Amino acid sequence: MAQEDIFKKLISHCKEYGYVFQSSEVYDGLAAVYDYGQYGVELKNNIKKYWWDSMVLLHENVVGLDSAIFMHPTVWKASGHVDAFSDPLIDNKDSKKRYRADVLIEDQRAKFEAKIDKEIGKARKRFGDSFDEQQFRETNQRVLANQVKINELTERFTKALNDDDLVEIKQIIIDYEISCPVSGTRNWTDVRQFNLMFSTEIGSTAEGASTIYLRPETAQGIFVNYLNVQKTGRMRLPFGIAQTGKAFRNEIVARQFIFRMREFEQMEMQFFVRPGEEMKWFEFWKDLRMKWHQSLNFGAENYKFHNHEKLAHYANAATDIEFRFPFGFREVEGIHSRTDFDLKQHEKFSGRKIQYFDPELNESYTPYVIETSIGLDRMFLQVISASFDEEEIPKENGTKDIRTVLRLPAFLAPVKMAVFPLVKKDGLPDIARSIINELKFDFYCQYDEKDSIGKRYRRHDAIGTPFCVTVDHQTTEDQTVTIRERDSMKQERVKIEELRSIIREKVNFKNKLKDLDF
RNA sequence: GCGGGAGUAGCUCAGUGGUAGAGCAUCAGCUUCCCAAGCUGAGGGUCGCGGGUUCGAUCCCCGUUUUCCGCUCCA
Repeated sequence: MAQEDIFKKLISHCKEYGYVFQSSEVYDGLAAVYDYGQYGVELKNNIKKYWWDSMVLLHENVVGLDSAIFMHPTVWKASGHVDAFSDPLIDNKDSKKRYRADVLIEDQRAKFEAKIDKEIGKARKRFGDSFDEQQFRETNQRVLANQVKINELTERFTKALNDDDLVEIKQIIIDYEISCPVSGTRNWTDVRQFNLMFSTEIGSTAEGASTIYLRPETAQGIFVNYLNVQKTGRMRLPFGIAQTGKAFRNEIVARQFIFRMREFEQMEMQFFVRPGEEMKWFEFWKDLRMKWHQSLNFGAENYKFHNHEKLAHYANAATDIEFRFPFGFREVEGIHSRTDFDLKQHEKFSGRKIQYFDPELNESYTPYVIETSIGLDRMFLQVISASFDEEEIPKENGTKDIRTVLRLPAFLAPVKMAVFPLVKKDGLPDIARSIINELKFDFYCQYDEKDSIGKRYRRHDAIGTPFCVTVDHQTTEDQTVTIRERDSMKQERVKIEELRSIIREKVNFKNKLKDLDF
């Protein structure tokens, strides 16, 4: 089956079985926003817990944090998001290329300057040593004409930028006959401002209000709390701060189901290290994070590192862990060496000293930072797309049967155990209910007595329940039940009193990570 | 944002210029069954939304929105 078809089936399956719904669907939906349904929220929470426990519980030098989504506006000036996230963009309709409108205009200005330089170059050749560039610039007609154009252009452009006048910016592009470098045409769309940050107002009255942003990343909440955590937690380098939380980006093109959403959840850890040791720790986390992904047993061949050739301004090393989604290898997690850029910026903008006193070296310095940043929603998509399977089962009459099954790792599955009475009489439902009442404090259990037993198994296959327990007539005699494993469909007869320990053992993630020397 | 495909019941889809159908799913009852699709019955859709053409539009036209793919973009 084509990958595209698999993806479509997966999306349908997510909706049909209560994993993911489109946001505000009754109102036709809201683009690139999704809601997690009754099973989706369980899976998502389980993934989050798996990450949290792997980072915080298993590393004594990593602690948690939950910073607010609202932050002081200066945070985003310091981080560079305010400047870097708001470019006026324009498209050429013929070449379909997108440009920053300000860059197009700057290029045009550079062309005028190049013309002047050409004139000056020619004149210098002509006049030799006696050439006076200053005088030439002031008197030559062609140079002056171009200089006027430059001045006019600069003036208009500056004014338009200051006024946020996008219509004027487009008019400048039209007036100066700026054409697309690729198609050569001047068939432009309107200029649009794309600020990737959502903004809103804080304060009860309009006058006293000030613009604040919904955070476009969670990392800054950690950086501005670095000193608080380091001092109150008596943390010594190297140490990390982990946090999960929502982030918001007004993406121009947000697509591919929950892969790129406007509201999404990140799971991040910022690891503070001594300057000069960052590469060692970069390698350490790179390795460990890959192990974590592979602990899910989705196949090592479905993961790869993608090293960044072009680094962001704050980074001196960066790699992505990519997973093979139905639409190809895509980033799930980024491991970045962010240097001391962020802490230094906050030091600069806040005027506060944000450093670490190293008792071993007996000196203060700004720590370097290794970041591991993973998209929870992408992780969700990874888990569910790797688990989705349509298995062919040969039937006794020779035909084939399709079994739709989510092969979720047991410790991530929403429902851990379903309990069925084989028939709904002879007291079997009561026994099934009592088993659930006993175990519902330990894990999510569900009861089902509707339809044939086979149908009930299949229903739970479709939502990924790893274990189905069936109460039959033998149960009334010897207190045993059958436990049926989702993937193998094999059944085993066990004592009711053993159920808790059997399932507990199988839904514990400890065994996954112990083998990995995590 | 550009180009292309799609939008009819919870899901997958059929259908016609005269106000809608199937399979699965759901619910109730029968059946009492260890791997879906046995029997009987029921509920559920202003055919994505708005406008136009028409006596009449789910169907034709225009717009819009959502979604998938490609390009583009992506701290």
